Amino acid sequence: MARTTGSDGEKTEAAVREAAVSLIARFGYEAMSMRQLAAEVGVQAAALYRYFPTKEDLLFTLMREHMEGLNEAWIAARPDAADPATRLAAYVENHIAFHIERRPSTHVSNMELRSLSHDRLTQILRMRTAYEKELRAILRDGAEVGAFSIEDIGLTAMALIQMMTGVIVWFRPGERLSMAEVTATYLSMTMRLVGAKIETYSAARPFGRAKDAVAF
Amino acid sequence: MARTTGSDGEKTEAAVREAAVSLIARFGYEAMSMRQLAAEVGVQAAALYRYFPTKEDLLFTLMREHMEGLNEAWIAARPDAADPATRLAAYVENHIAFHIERRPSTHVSNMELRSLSHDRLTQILRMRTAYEKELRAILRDGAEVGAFSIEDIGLTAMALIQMMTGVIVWFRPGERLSMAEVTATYLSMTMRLVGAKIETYSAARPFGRAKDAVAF
DNA sequence: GAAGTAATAAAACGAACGTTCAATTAATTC
DNA sequence: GAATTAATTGAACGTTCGTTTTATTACTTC
Repeated sequence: MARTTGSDGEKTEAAVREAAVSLIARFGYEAMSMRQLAAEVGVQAAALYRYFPTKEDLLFTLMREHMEGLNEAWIAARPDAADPATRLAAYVENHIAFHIERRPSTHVSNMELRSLSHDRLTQILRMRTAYEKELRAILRDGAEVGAFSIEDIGLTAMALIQMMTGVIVWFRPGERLSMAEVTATYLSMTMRLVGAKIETYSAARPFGRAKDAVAF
Repeated sequence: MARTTGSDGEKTEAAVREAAVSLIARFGYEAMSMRQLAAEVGVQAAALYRYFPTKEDLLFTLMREHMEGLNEAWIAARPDAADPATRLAAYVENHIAFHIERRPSTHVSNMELRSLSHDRLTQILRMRTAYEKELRAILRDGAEVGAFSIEDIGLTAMALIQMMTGVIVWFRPGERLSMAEVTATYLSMTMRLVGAKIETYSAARPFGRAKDAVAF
């Protein structure tokens, strides 16, 4: 046997990426074998090496594209001229939406960092730092103009990101809460956490508030 | 060769546990080989099987003991008759202290769940749920008596736990912030997050407040 | 000091791993 | 329709994996 009828390099590569994200998210990078991945795609293991020279190259590609997507999504959503509270609300909304939409990919990028070589780990961490820096800038601006009340910028930024990213651990679409409700509640918690003074960000929010919501 | 001079089963087993926690936290369960673990202990791989029948048994033992320790630490620290804010403060302090003290062990318990069999995963998740239930009870009590202002008990509990556990990702003893400062800031963020009305919990706090702290 | 037990080493097992190579067929180009 | 390129298979390579077996030595008991 050899080339199969209807085979297409682009489609196969896309199928490999998709299957790899799913398998690594479920079983872990080390636990996923190239043969298992190939079987999921419907191909022999050797065929994978036409698209990715090594297993680690595959992992790195998935992670890099995830981080690029996150940064690009934020740049597209970022309201540059707005007040700190509005910018913070946009950051929270973008972060939660992106992570819920790409849960498997987020799992891969958060859990498999230790399987990267030193150089590639550095590259991914640089992209992550750039993204977090955007949040710190918002918090700093807000603290300076008195819109927020924050003890420690860096610590608050980390706490917020951990809190928001944690959504993917328990959130399942179609369960008790909708994504809009979850986002509204996280927005409310975020604003209280940073000691936001007034609800100046409300106008920018595309989501309705949960039924039992209270003012923060 | 065979039994070595000075060999002691109890000491070897303890050394195996300690080395396993360290190696799994650093490289991951799948990436750690039994030979690598044995070398770290200074023993041949076959010797490990005197203490743990399989690799997965070893992982499960580490996780179970970690979760038992977490629940026991909370039971010992829990102030039963206090008001919700004081109880919440105790929960936060215990959680952060425990996780900073046992960072490698926490990494293992949080990251390697997918390597457990279904039954054992269920056992560990049951213990985790019991621990989280304690937090939800505090939040519910506080909301009922009006000490807290919370939109969604379950969601707030998850957000708080994710936020607090995230400490182990970036905190390093001896760096910019001391553990007492970090704990004080997290306490402050927690109280604002749950909309605590007054600082009734202050008396129970063993830590000084950070220099640039502001009232929540 | 002999007998019994505890703790290990050394070697081997089959299976699975990531990866490579040569052969083969499908699609495209001229 | 011949030549070329794209896509894949099937088989194999050497290595490493978790685990088992057997033998050997250290310690304990009497």
